[in-house]
Amino acid sequence: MKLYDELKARGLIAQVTDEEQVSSLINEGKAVFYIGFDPTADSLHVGHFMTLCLMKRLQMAGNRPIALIGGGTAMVGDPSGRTDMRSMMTTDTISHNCECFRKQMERFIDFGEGKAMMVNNADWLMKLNYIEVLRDVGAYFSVNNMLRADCYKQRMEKGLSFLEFNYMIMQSYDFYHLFQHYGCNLQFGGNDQWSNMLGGTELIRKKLGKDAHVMTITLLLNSEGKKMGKTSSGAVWLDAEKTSTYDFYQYWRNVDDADVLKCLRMLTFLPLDQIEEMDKWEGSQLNQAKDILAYELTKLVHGEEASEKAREASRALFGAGAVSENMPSTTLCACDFPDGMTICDLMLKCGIVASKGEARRLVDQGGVFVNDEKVSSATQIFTPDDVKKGNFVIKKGKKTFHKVICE
RNA sequence: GGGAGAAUUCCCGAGCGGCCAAAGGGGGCAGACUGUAAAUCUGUUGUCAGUGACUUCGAUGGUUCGAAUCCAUCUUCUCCCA
Repeated sequence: MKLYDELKARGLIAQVTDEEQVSSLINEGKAVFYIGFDPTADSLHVGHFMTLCLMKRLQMAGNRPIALIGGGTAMVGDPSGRTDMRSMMTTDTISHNCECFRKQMERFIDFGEGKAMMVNNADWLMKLNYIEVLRDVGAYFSVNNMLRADCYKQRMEKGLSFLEFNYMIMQSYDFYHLFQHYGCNLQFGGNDQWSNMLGGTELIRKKLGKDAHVMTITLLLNSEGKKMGKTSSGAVWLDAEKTSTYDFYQYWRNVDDADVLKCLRMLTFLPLDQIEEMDKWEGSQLNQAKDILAYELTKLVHGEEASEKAREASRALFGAGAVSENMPSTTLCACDFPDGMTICDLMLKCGIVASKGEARRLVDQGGVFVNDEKVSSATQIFTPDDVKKGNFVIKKGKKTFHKVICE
């Protein structure tokens, strides 16, 4: 199966400007393509992961990726998909984030000589002169058309600042710049970027009379139509400091039945026929598929060893109730609580509840266990000796486990 | 430039000067049921301390015994006219 067909079969492709040209370009490994990442946080998240995988797939087929870090565009802020303005970031945060992105990407993509490159659009965007840009670039954009673009339409009610309105122009300029300097003829991005990306092809056509292409990736939505990779406490990050490998594993282990196969297709590198085989699974058998999904993804992001550990920890906890080395844990010093502390304090200390009140509620509702024994009173005290006695595992609800170690 | 209005807790959204930690919904969390799924039902959802105290209604001052509620100034946003 050719690369393009495989991407299609995996459900990754949302829209393309010219299917014939794009498919032959990437199938033959002739594409020089770019994907932009705006450094809005200090870690990449699951959404980026998908595009990174795509980058890798294309690289393996001989195409040349350009990872563009949006140090310049982040100064403006992309209004797409947002109902309000992003808070403006300081230059310091932006450059810090750029650095974090760079490190994470290097783990996925081979940036060796001639294989791939990484650029930062701050390098050219920051030097632009306002009047020049207006004349050279602005003249080619129709405000009428821009306003028709979906990403701006959504903002017509809530208001849109001129700053953000320019985002499309900046992004278009990026493509134009890369096209000229690196022969970049293709741009990929999330489907929400479609109109921004088309701006670039238009600009290249109007200014240079040449064709460039755009392909968007289906956004990873769950069966309810919401973006995946988000939890109530925020995004699922690729940085193990921000989302532990165990939590990362558990996120995928817990996806909806309805979403497992889609995730396997879109996110893993497993061969398609193997995935189709799993499509036949039903009912509780799907749990196996979830296990595979969680394992594969954790492996891709955090490496095989970490993934094994996360899987072990999870199996131990949910299976036999045994204690694993690898579950999240907190180490306390006996001197911190010589006389012991209440279960509420303990939980707070471990960071599994936000306040004592929450802990109290949980205990009252019967949702807290210590070593599989229900904690009946919020005032129950645990001493360093209790903790030292052996494995000390606090279970909050059904899925949150936390080990306490005392030294 | 002129005029009108808005800002409430994670989100949306009620809220006569005391009975307001603030209706209702969404979301979250927990319990029951399950397959670490979904759906459903129940409870819960500011913080700390067990009938109480403390901090919260865009910001800062003021009126008042008492302010989310009234007044002034400011900030941000929306709408209308030019």
